Amino acid sequence: MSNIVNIEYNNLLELFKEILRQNGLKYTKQREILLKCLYNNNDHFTPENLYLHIKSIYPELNLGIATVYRTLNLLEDAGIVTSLSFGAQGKKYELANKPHHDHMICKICGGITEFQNALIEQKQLDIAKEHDFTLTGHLMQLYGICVECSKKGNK
Amino acid sequence: MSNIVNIEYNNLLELFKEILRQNGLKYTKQREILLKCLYNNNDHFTPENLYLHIKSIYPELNLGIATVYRTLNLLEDAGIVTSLSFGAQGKKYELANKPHHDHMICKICGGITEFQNALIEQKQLDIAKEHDFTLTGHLMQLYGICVECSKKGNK
DNA sequence: GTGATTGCAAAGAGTTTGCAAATGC
DNA sequence: GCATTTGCAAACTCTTTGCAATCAC
Repeated sequence: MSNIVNIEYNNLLELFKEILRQNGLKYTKQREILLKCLYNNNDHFTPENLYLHIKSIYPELNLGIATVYRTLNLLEDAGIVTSLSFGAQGKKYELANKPHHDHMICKICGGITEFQNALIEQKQLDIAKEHDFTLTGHLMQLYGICVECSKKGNK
Repeated sequence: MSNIVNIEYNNLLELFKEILRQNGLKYTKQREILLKCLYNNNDHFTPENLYLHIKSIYPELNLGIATVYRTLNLLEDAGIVTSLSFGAQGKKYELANKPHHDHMICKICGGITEFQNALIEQKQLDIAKEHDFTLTGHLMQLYGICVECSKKGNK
């Protein structure tokens, strides 16, 4: 457990508290724990995943699923988390301040693999420049079938 | 109205019929009209959009929304249409056989510029291979400010 | 103390499914 | 003729909302 990690978490927490303060909102146990769980589990959560995870670790909190949805929407508006869409199967959330990466999404199990590629990033800049387009962000997702699902057989 | 367009449509229709035949499925009025509407409207449809659109043009068909969902799933499995996800807000569908392209989306005017880049496409294949991921599709969108909006001033 | 937040349950939105009647092959 | 498909309505999944009690400031 490094100090660096804790310093990063404290920065994130301060940012969150500051945003709450500026909007006349309150810092509650539920919001605190939700952010902490997102931070400690470097993963992509569905709202239900997160709800069950927190219920199992903090049963005394008596958390409601509606609070998870409300807090995730709040965090997304604040730019602290980002979401990935899965049609009617909902969304998955992750912290927004992670180093930049893109996603490979398995159509069968819904699993997400992260990747990073400097060449593609560079090429995006080139393309934007060619079109005199001022680039501010991008979204790239690859869809297919992950190793595990491929092994399980071709149905 | 060029013949080329009609030939392309007929090819698509034959492909669809062939897939139906090979799977012991039937070629119905509903399936025919749904494919035709997707083809004639070079656009991204939600299932409901498509349902309302067809109801207004072919009221005598007495189409049910369930048939739209069932047919879109069928067409997606067959690789004839592809979908984009919008969380619990559902999906949008478009024909899969359009020439491949990605999108640059202006945050100010909402304008879309299409582009294509073989190097990025190749790199995506490489990345998938590195992870033993069976690639079936991808989504890439660049966000920023287009030339026109840049010229109009920096707000 | 006052207004924001919570858990709960009910309501909404989007999609799928069971079923009897209709249809394609 | 028989299996597939259809429209309808009900069921299902994911998310949001109304409300009274609770809590942060």
